[in-house]
Amino acid sequence: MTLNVVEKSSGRGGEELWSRWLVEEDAVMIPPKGVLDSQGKKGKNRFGGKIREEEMPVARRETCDGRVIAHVDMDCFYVQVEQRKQPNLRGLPSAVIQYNSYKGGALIAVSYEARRCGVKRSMRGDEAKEACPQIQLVQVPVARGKADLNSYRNAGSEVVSVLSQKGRCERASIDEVYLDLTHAAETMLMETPLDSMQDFEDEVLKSHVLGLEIKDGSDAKDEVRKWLCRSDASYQDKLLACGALIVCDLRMKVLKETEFTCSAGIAHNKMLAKLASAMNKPAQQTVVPQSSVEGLLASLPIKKMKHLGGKLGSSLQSDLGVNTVGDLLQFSEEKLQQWYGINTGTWLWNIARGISGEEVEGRLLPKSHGSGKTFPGPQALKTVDSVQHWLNQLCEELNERLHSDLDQNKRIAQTLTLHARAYKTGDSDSHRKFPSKSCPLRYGTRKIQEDALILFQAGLRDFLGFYNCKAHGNENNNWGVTSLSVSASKLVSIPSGTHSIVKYFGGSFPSSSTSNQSLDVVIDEAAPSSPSGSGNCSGLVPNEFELEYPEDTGMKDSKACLDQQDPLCHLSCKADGLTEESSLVSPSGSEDRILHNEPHRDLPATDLRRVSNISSLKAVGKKKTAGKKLQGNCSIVHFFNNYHNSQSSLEQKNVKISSSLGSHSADNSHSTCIQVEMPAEHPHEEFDTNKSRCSVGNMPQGRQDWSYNINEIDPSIINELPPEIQQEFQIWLRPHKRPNVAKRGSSITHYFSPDKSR
DNA sequence: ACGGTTTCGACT
DNA sequence: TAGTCGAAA
Repeated sequence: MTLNVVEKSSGRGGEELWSRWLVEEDAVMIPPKGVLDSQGKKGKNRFGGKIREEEMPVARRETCDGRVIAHVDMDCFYVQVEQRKQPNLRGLPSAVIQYNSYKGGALIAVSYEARRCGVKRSMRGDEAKEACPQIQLVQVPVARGKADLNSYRNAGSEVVSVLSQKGRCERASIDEVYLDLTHAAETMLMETPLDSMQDFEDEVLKSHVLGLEIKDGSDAKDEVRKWLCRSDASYQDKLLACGALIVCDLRMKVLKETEFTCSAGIAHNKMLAKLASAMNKPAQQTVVPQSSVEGLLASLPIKKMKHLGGKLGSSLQSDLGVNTVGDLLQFSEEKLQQWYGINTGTWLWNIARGISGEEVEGRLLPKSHGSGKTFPGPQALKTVDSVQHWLNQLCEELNERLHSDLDQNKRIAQTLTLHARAYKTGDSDSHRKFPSKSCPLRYGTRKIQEDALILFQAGLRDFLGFYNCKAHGNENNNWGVTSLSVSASKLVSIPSGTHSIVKYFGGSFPSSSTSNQSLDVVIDEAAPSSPSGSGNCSGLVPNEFELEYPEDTGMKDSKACLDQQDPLCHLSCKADGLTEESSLVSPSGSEDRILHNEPHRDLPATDLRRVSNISSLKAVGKKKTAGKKLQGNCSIVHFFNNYHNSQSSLEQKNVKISSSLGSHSADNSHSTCIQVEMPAEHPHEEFDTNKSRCSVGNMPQGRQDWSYNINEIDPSIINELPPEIQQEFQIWLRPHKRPNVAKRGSSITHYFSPDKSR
C-alpha cells in the first residue's frame, strides 16, 4: 500500500497563506550526545527553548485510544467570504489581497481555480496577474487605515456555531476547528450499526480513506461504501466510519447555513486529523484508520508536521538527517531526549508512532484580541506623533472588538499589551529588540489609547537606552518603528449576577454595534481624568485616586513622560499601583497599612493624602455612588432582561440564567425605566440566589462556573470600576475566595496524558 | 517589502 | 505569579 499523500500535500500544507518567516540560518544548534553544556542537562524543547530537566514530569506514552477526532479546515476561507459577498466571483480564479500599493499587494488567500493556474501564496498581486491574467483580486476590507479582518472573524464564528453542535469543539484559528466526536460516534454506532446501513449519502461516499485500495476499474464510492459498513472492521474503524458520517453531515450543514465549503480529517487524534484535513482539498474529507498511520508517516516530510515547520524541523533535518516522520523511528527515545530535551524528545518519539494525546479543548472563543499594523521599509514611523496616530487607530479597533466581546460573550479583558518592532541607526547595539510592555487594561477608547502610548514610550526608552532618550524631541533621525500592535488578553467571563457591572461596561447588550459611544461616555464619567502624565501610570491607580485629579492631563503630558520623567517611572509606579490594589481586596495585612495611614515609601506626598482618603473603602464607595447617574439603572430585572435577550452567546461554557429569574417581565427596555435599585443592603441575598442557580451542575463541562472566573479577575480591574460596582465585586469576591482551583496539568501532562489532565 | 493574528512554552 | 520573549501556525 503506497500512499501518495506526500505528493498531494507536498505543495503546501496549510490552507491559508499565513506565510512562515522561518529563519533557516538561525536553526537551533543542538549539542550532540555527550556534549551537553556545563550543567550537563540542557536541551531544547520542541519550540526551541531551553528546558530544565529536573522540573520535567516524566512523559507518559499514550497508546492509540478510541477517540474520534476531526479537524475541519475552511477552504481558502477569505476568498470564500469575499465570494459570498460577491457571488459573481464564484468559480473564478480569485485571490484576496491587502495593500495594493507595493507590487500589487500581498496575497492572503487564493482560490483553488487560481492555484490551478499557478498562483501561489507568497506572490504579490503583480506576480499573480502575471501567472494568471484573468485572476480577480479582491481587496481585504480596510478600516482606520489598516486591514479589517472582522468580516472573516464573524464568518468564522458562523462556522463554529454550526460545528459546535455535535461534540466538544475547539476553535483553533479563524478558519479551523477541532472536534471531539467520540461520544457522538459511539452513540451512533450503538443506535445504528453501520453494517445494517444501506443508503449512505452520496457525499460520504466521496470520503478518502487512507490505505483503502481502489483497484483499477472499481468504483471508489463502492469501495468506500464497503469500507464503511464492513462488518469485520475493528471497533476503532467503525467509530471512525461513524465519525466520517457525522463530519460529512456537519460539513453539509456548514455549507447550507453559511455557504462555505470546508475540508476535514477524521482520525484518532488531533495530529492525524489535522494532517488528514489538508490531504484532500477543497471540500473533501479524509479518514485515517489506525492501520494506515505507519505508512502515512513513513513518507511524510518532517516539515509537514505541526510544530516541525520551523527551526526544530530544520534542526532535525540537519542534525539527525531526519527527512520524514518515519525517519524518526530509528532513534531511541533517550537519544531524542539527549538532543532535544525530555519533553521534546518524548514528543518526537511519540509522533513518529502517530501518538498524540492532545485534548480537544472546549473553547469557542479566542483568548485574546489584537490589532496591529506593519510599516515596512520607507513607511517606518519616525515621530512620536505618527506612532501616536497609529496607536490611536489600533486602539480604536481594539476597543471596538473588546466591546463586541463584552456584548456578545460577557467577557472583559484585563491586560493591555503593546508590541512594536523598531530599528535604530548608528548605535552599536542597534539590534536590540523593542520590548513589549503591558499594563492593566482600562476600558474606554481614550484610556486604552493613552495607556498604549505610555507603554510605547516606556518601550522606546528601553529600546534607545538612557543616553539616547534625551535630545530627540518629536523628530528623530535614528529610530523607526516598523510594526505596532496592541492586544488585550486575560479575558474572563463576568459573573452573571453582577448585573451592574454589565451595565457599567456598556449598558446596551441587546444592541451590539452602536454602543461604543455610550461605553466611553459612561466610563469617562466614572473616571474623568487621565493620570497618565503625572507619573501616575494610568490604569494602575485605583479609581478613587484618579478622581481627585481635577486636571485633564491628556496625551500631551503622557508624551512628556519620555523626556521629563524618571525612565523607570512607569514601571516602578506599576509596582506601586499593584501594591495598593492588592491591598484593597486583601482581607487584612497590607490593608491595615493603608487604614492606619502608614507612610508609603514610594508614593509622592500627594498620593499619600489620597491613600488616607481611601481608608474606608465601603464609605468611599457609598459616597461616590451618590453622584453617579449609573445608579438608577442598576437593576436585576433590567439586567436579566438584557441578558436573557442576548443569549446567543457562542460560548457554551458560560453560565446560563435559569428561567426562575430570566423570565422576569420583558417590558422595560432601556435607561429611562427606573428599576428596582440593586439592594446593596442585602448583597448576600443576591449572591446566594446566584450561587444556587449557577451551580456547577449547570455547566456542560462542570468546571468553568462563575466563581472560578471571578477568582481570575485582576483586582486592579475591579479598582477601575465605579465604587458601587467595586462594592459589588468585593461582595462577590469574599465568599468565593478559595484556595487555588486545581491547576491545569503541566504541559507534558497536557500533551501526553489526556486521561490524567481532566 | 511574507501581513495580521493567535496561541503556547519557557525564562525570569 | 506576571511580564516578556520567541516559535509556530
